[in-house]
Amino acid sequence: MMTSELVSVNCKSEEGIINESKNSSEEGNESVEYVVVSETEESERLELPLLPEDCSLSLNTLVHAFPGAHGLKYKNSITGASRALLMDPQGTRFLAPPDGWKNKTFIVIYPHRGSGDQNTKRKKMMDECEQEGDSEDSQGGRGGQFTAKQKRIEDPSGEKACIDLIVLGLPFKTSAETCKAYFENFGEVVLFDLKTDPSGASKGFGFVRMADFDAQQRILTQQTHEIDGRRCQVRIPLSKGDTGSPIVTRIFVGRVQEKTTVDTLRKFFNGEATKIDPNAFVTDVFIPRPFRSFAFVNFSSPAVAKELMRQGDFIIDGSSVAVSAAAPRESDFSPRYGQNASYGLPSQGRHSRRFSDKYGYSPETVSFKSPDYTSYPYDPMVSRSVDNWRANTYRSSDARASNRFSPGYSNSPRYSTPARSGTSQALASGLDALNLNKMNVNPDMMDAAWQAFWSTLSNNSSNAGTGTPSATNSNGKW
DNA sequence: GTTGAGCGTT
Repeated sequence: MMTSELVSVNCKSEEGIINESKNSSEEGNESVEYVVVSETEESERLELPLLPEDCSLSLNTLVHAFPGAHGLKYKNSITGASRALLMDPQGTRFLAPPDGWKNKTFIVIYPHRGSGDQNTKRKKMMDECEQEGDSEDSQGGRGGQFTAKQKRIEDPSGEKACIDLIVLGLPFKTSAETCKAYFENFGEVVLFDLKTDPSGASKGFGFVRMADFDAQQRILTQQTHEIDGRRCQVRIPLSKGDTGSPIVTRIFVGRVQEKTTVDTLRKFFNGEATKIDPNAFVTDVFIPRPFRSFAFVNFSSPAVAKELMRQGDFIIDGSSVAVSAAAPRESDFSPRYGQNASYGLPSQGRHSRRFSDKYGYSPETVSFKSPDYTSYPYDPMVSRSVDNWRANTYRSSDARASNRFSPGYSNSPRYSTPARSGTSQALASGLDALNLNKMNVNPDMMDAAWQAFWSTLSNNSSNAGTGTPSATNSNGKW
């Protein structure tokens, strides 16, 4: 409250900002103010609008104008050095410099490169592509092309390894090279694989793989990308195969009080997230209704989610909540995980033991392969409300729901289900019988259903004989 | 040559 007043005072005191109301004298209230931003000292200067509410600059606005932009700097006329701009704790807005936005040209900061010229870099990359000639069609033998680079992304922990991201909605005429050039704005591109039909025509989607994990995350958290004039989406693939990500950005919060609001949770976990990683923030909070004493919180960073799960317990609204892994979805019922699968039951109610306590190993050793856990592309400036986010998830809930209830990846011979007494199969078919997987429901309601289901099991200690993986793992102790 | 939700001949 204090803060916004302060900011708004600062804002009003700005005088040198380019202000549209200068021409039309008295519409002052609704006027949009601009800052001058440029990619380099020499390149074209662009005026970007500030947010009317606090005269900060939205990262989204910047990124829209300069894809891949990471920060902003300006010359300090006294020291001659460049100064970086401060961002808000959520990392979504640039705050005004101490002496205001006026009379400055802000230079875009790109990650992992100096003040190198983007256009030069891009041109160089394009040239390389053309020179490659025979590999221009990325379908063709790209055997050893990027071996060195690919080595670099190998990460034994699996936590920060880059994965192929699917790029949807590409213009049909756009080439793989153009796509690749676009993603070069975010960092080093390991591969771009444009999917084509047998005639060679683009199918309008492709896969991009970055060398740098942070670049990947930046791409994912940017909801919309514009490539060749068309709006495209980049997501974690839902496809089969072992390109899946162990990235988990979601936590389960048990023992939530009924009075605790989404806003409270968001604020609290934003605070916790910032302690762990100053750039991290809450992307989504979901409290299933009717009230069931638990919630889900999504973070921009898997490391934060992981650390919070490790910490386990927090005090919110005066009582203790239990943070643990969100319940398993789809692939955790996959037979390929066998006996070592982690059927992480969320802490809840009187079963609120820490994950590691319950299972005798720490979450660090647990690797979910579950695209649904990852943060969906979202717009921090727009997708504030649960409704908006929910609308996003509805869009593809059919596919997600059906994936969730397909324990065996039945489409893929690789994952053909062994003939063991798969409770997962039973679960799936049971739910299938209820037609739950045909319902067009919010995946998080499905989560809630799963949570309820598993906690039913957990409340009934005599379930051990059913051959459930959970019983196997916990020796019947819940 | 058209189209516009989806998920990959590695």
